[in-house]
Amino acid sequence: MRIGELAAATGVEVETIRYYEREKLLAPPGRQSNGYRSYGKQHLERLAFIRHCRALDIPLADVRRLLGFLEAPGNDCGDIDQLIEAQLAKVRARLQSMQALERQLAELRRRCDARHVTAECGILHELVAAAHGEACACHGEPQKRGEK
Amino acid sequence: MRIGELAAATGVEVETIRYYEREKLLAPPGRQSNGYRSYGKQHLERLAFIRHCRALDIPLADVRRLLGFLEAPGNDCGDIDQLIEAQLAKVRARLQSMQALERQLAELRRRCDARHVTAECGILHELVAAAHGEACACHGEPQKRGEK
DNA sequence: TAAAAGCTTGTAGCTGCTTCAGGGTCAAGG
DNA sequence: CCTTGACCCTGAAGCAGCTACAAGCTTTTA
Repeated sequence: MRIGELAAATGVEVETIRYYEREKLLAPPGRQSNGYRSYGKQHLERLAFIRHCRALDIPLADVRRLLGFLEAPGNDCGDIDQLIEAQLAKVRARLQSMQALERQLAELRRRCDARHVTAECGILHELVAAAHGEACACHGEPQKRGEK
Repeated sequence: MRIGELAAATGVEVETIRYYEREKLLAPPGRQSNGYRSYGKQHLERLAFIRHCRALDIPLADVRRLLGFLEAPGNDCGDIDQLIEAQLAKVRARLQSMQALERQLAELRRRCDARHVTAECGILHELVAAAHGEACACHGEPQKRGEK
């Protein structure tokens, strides 16, 4: 299987596959006599696994760890459990702040009722006022995203 | 006001302030005789405005546009309206996929009931199975994030 | 007086890709 | 036989939005 075929089979772009190889997430494939990469079934499965993890928004570093667990059975399962738990917590935290964000934006939009000049735009006024420190859900919370 | 004071006043890191200046989001401040940056009230307000927009996850390019609107009153308010509308749509889309993600992870976690070796880890099994194409909410949807 | 804190500039690093430049390989059509 | 086009190769740079150096100033504090 050449790289383009693997790409078509998994829906992953060719460049991304090469990137994963560089990052040592995907084992280096065999090579044909002309230098083209040659993949087997195990590559396809591994790539699908990686993409599934990525769909769960698991960072590549953690995917690497999971792949390590796959490689070495007999390890403590608690580590995996913890990894997923942490990921869930991260997602939930982001979900929360995104919901707050949605409310904010919806409220902001409500302010604009077809006035015509920006000088009178409720949205802009609101943004300025909020920046001035009036009651506002965004300000005050220490960090919203990239919450470490 | 020196840069450190502005940073303390707004909760924005010093490096970030200098970055905004480089990116022309913040007007170049005056300088003291020793070369230190010297900020006034208008800088503080502008910075607060930027941070407020960022808290709403509005990209810097759009913040730049909003700042332009602030500068030039008399423009059509519809543009602002549209910008916020688009932002709201973006946030809602991400919210949706994040909710799906949360369900997935919660389900995944449920699989792990204190077994001890990774070889028998329900989570890992599940991830592998899902990657194989069994029924799975993550796969099948074209794109989850960076949905263009 | 000396260390610590704060400022300056410029540059590189982070994540997870994506894109580009500059080539080689191969099958089909004229 | 030659060209066109699709595919492949490597290596490097670019994206957002910061963050973190390095190397050298000034100012404040002990």
